[in-house]
Amino acid sequence: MSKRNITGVKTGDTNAKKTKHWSLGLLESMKDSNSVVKSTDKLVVIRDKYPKAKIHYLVLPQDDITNIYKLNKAHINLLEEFGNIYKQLQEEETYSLKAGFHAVPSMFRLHMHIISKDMISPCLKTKIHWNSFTTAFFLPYEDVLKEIKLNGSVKKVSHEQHKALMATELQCNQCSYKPKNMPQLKEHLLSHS
DNA sequence: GTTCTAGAAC
DNA sequence: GTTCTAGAAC
Repeated sequence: MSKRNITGVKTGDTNAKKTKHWSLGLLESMKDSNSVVKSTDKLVVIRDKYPKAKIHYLVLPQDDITNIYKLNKAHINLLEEFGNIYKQLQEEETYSLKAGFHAVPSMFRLHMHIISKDMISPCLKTKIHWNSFTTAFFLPYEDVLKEIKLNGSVKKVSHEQHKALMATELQCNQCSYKPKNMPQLKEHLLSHS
């Protein structure tokens, strides 16, 4: 029996092959000049490899911060720089953007999504994709900053809450339309553009 | 996070 | 019969 640890190194395997685990993919993208949009001494902006809207960037710190649950009051300056980049990108862009974090991120290194509200993309495929940007699973940048300033940390979402949010029935983010399935939602989104 | 695909839903 | 979703991935 062979298991795979988080570093992507197969263990219990006689000729263990070194392969990068998918959850570390953002660290690779940060070093890839084709992905990087801009960078400063504190942060890097990359294009999301599988964009879920016409515009979809990720903002990551240069420092090795695992996720939002590692944030504290010492990171307020960093978060404010995240906000400045968000403002800057919005000024450069005609599409309306929103910025925020996933309550339960799948990949390592803290990352803030900056995504346009159209949600039109071939990479948007599942209910989970939809609900991670359109329910309370998406923690708006402003809310996270406020929470850090007030409490010094982000409150964790319970497993039950997480499950409930992902199971939320499909609901258009721009009107009251409730599609029966993903293809119907994707078709409907085109009518808003 | 994605890909693949079995079986549910239609 | 086709479309769509959801769970495994060694």
